[in-house]
Amino acid sequence: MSPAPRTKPAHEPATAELAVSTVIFALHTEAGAALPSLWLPLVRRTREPFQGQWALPGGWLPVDEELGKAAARTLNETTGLTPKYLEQLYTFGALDRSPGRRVVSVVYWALVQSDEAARAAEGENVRWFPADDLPALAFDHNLIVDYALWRLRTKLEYSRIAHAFLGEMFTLAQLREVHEAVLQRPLDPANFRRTIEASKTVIATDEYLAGTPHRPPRLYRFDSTIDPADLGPLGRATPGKAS
Amino acid sequence: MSPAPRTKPAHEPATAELAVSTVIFALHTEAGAALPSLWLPLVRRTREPFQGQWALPGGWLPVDEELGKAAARTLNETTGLTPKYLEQLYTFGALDRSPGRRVVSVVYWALVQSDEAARAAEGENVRWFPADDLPALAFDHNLIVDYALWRLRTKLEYSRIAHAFLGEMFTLAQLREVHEAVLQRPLDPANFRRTIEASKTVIATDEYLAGTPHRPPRLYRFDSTIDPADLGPLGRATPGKAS
DNA sequence: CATCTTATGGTCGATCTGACTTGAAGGCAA
DNA sequence: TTGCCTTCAAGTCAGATCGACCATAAGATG
Repeated sequence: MSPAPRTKPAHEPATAELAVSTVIFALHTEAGAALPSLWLPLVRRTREPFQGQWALPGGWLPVDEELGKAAARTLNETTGLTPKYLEQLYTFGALDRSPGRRVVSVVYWALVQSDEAARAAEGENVRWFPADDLPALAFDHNLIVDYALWRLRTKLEYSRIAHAFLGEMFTLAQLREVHEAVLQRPLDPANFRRTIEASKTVIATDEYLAGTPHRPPRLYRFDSTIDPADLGPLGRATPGKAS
Repeated sequence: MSPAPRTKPAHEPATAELAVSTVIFALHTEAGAALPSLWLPLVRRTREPFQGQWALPGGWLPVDEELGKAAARTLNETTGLTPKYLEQLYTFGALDRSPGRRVVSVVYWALVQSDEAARAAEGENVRWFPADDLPALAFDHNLIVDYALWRLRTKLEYSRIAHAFLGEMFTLAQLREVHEAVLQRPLDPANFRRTIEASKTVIATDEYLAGTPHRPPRLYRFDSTIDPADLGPLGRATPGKAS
């Protein structure tokens, strides 16, 4: 599902080939836009099949590398990013998803902090796209992104993953903005505050954000004793978990 | 992750090997037990590693077979079962999960109807176990079952998968019994009725179950226009979906 | 027919949610 | 300096939801 196959078999391989890819989300405020929205980095394919088209970052799975590690490594090699959150999404293995060969892709999804995403290199072969308005991608990657988007939006409501878009300290307005951007609808500030406080996932500090043209908002931090992901039995010491 | 590797490499393979396994759940009422509980069929390994230990049904992935099809086929070959529900669970790929080689397993989970499970063959090398009280299994299969159990219990609350344990027509008491068995706690009959009716997932027929020693309960059927799984974009025409 | 059991429908109060109001606390402009 | 503007933060209120519980219905059984 990516740039370079380890070997180039002249004949049909006797077994499926295993690749790892990652859907990476970051929030980005477009110039002129009021709200931030979800963007993701794609890499341009430099060889057949789908040469020249955009695709998810990824690569073949080395025999001696964990799945999550391979996802983190390949996405870092191509985009320079280091995600704050990384979770397995789904494994895609349809027979016809790669012309002429059988490739099974274990796909991860990742969230990166906004400022980290801003630092990320854009180049000839790496570019950010708005998640809701993508071109036709290589392979079945449009479907994969759709599914990742759906998972992100669904999971945001019952877990703490919004954390991954923010830094160490943040205001409730910033946290609300993350939710609004992902869910694509405005949330009542007062009700949002009440909900978050009831969830006990954030801790109020006694610091305030200064320099605003209005009343300074209190800064919060996340309660790090709470598992952000809600993976059940996989949440603890486990395989498949990113480094 | 299963009986027979296609080839027996004398040296370390150049790439990870791909297997498919399935966690199969059925409800079974133990003799003397009041409530039914979750059981699952395991197969005894007939060769190393873990020879003699119990493991999930599965097998190597053929190059020319869809993931879900391979799961359905291998579980049918070993247990004779045909599940009513089959969904991808997770892909396990830790380096040390199979001694001496790298195996990545795409694991599915399945639900079978109670009467189908009753017909299923038990034999020397296939036996049913209570899901909450398993022996030490081969590989990382205990972890896999734990995760599948967690997913089943979590998903039951927001989807319609309880359907898969029942036949075409059923009473609300039978549906409630499924929920009670999976969640392992009693549910108030009146409140359960109210919740189910509000969800609009079942359709009342004008037939009643006769022969009970009390007031005959009305029979219901599921609204087949509703997707039972809630898979988002993967819910429609998709890869990875079972046959 | 009296009694037993589950089915089915309804009440009551606690809790949750969304819409909205009110006062607080800064910066900013006249 | 003094209002005014904005957002912060706390509170109110009505409708929806949910669990605990009560009451009646409708069959079987002896």
